[in-house]
Amino acid sequence: MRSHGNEGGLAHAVIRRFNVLRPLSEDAAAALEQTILEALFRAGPGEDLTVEGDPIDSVRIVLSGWLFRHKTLEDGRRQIVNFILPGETCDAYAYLLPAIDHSITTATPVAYAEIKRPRFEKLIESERTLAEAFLCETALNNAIQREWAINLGRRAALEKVAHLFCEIYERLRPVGLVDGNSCNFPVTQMDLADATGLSVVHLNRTIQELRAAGLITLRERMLTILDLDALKSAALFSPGYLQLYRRG
Amino acid sequence: MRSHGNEGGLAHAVIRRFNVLRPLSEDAAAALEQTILEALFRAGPGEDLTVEGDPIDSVRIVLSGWLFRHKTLEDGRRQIVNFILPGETCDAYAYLLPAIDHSITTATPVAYAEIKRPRFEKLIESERTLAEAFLCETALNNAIQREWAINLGRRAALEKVAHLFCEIYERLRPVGLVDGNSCNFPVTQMDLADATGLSVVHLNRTIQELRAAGLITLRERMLTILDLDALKSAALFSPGYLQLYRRG
DNA sequence: CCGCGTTGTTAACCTATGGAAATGCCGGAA
DNA sequence: TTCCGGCATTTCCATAGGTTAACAACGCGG
Repeated sequence: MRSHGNEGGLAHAVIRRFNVLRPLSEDAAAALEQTILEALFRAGPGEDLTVEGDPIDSVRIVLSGWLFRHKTLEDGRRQIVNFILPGETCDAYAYLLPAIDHSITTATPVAYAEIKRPRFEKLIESERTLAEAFLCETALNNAIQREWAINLGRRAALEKVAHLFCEIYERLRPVGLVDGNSCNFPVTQMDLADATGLSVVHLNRTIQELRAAGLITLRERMLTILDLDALKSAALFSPGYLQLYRRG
Repeated sequence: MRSHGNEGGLAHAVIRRFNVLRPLSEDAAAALEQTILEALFRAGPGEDLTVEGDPIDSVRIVLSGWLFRHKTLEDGRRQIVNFILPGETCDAYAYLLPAIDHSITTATPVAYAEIKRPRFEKLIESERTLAEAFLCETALNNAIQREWAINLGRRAALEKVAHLFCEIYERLRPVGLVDGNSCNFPVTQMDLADATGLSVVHLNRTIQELRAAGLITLRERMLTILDLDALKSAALFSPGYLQLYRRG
């Protein structure tokens, strides 16, 4: 994998992730990297990149930082429906629909590429494996969203939180953002509550419980998993849906 | 819209649905219909069309009948993560991932087209608007799945059930399966409970409540919405995410 | 005709989770 | 240094929804 120094480092997560999902040809990787570097943007924490109802005319790829997708009911109840982690793509092909159904907000400072639709379409037309990679990304997103449905609908509070921790950990791992048994976890308990469908108070109780059980440590925006097997088992976590391992 | 008699009737829902989502050229519609008619299958109620973990090598399009997507935890808790209604597509592009993350089971007798991957790829390569239509379908699926997340995570029981009724009703409407203020609703209360994340008992209580409020009638697998506005308002339902109305 | 399995309904009881509010902690602005 | 706002934590109480169990209605096979 060639390096372009600092800039090359930026596209690192994306390339690495795609290579797990759908191996890229040398040319495809180069074209992708080139396109990304031409379209760099940054945002601070707490910025809305898209708002429910917006029309979409570009594809965003996250190079570093965390974002979340969320929806809000008229009376203010909010659900975080997914996180977007480094290397992941917001909305490939979302420009085909008239308007987006949810908002996307940064949780941390974020670096991202914003590729305008014509540029994006040119890119995937010239490199078929890239088109397939983005399709994989979309299909995978769908699968993750379904797992969230069972998480929200059928798991108990402790299982929900444990499951979220497992999932994030396993999604960060392939892009090299797990260090030993720790990873960044830059979300407030309020966000965590909205992601698991719990109240803040009960979320806090649940985290205490996970701590008391010796499963995790969570402080200063850093998650440490003390016993991954036990955590997975407490979460009824099975990683198949993440499709992290290549066929064959 | 041309008719091919009975067989043309079979593809009717699909064409009609795509025309709302992403208008098809005359040629595209004809090619799609032709492909569908070459690959007809039928299944009885309660059959598993795909099972979690299966590799996928074809695309299925539902011509008539209901199916549902579901996932099950090790201990048997089940979540229905979505329904698949006439005119909708299972798994466009799912063949790009090594294995499917959920099961698909028929709720009623079903007629469907099962298009093998090479045939499907040939089809979408020859007709760009078809490729886009299937992409729309996938993106829309994603949006619906997100709405289910907020439904499961943040709505109260009555709101959940009301919301599900509204959604199904609005999804059936564009394919002509709504008759006045009624539609088929061929699912047991157990299924409904698994779709809303409730227990059967509480789901039953909730339905009684909706009946008592004069909002719906539900018997003999038939749903009648007595006051659509009131139901939508009770559900905090806003239909934007369904993208039922064309741009411009 | 009977018996059985599936589905819907109701009741009684219980617990996981929600809601409101107070407290503490910490870091940043002035 | 002090004040303030965001976040985490805890306590106390309320309740929506889960669990178990029993029963009725219905369809179906024998």
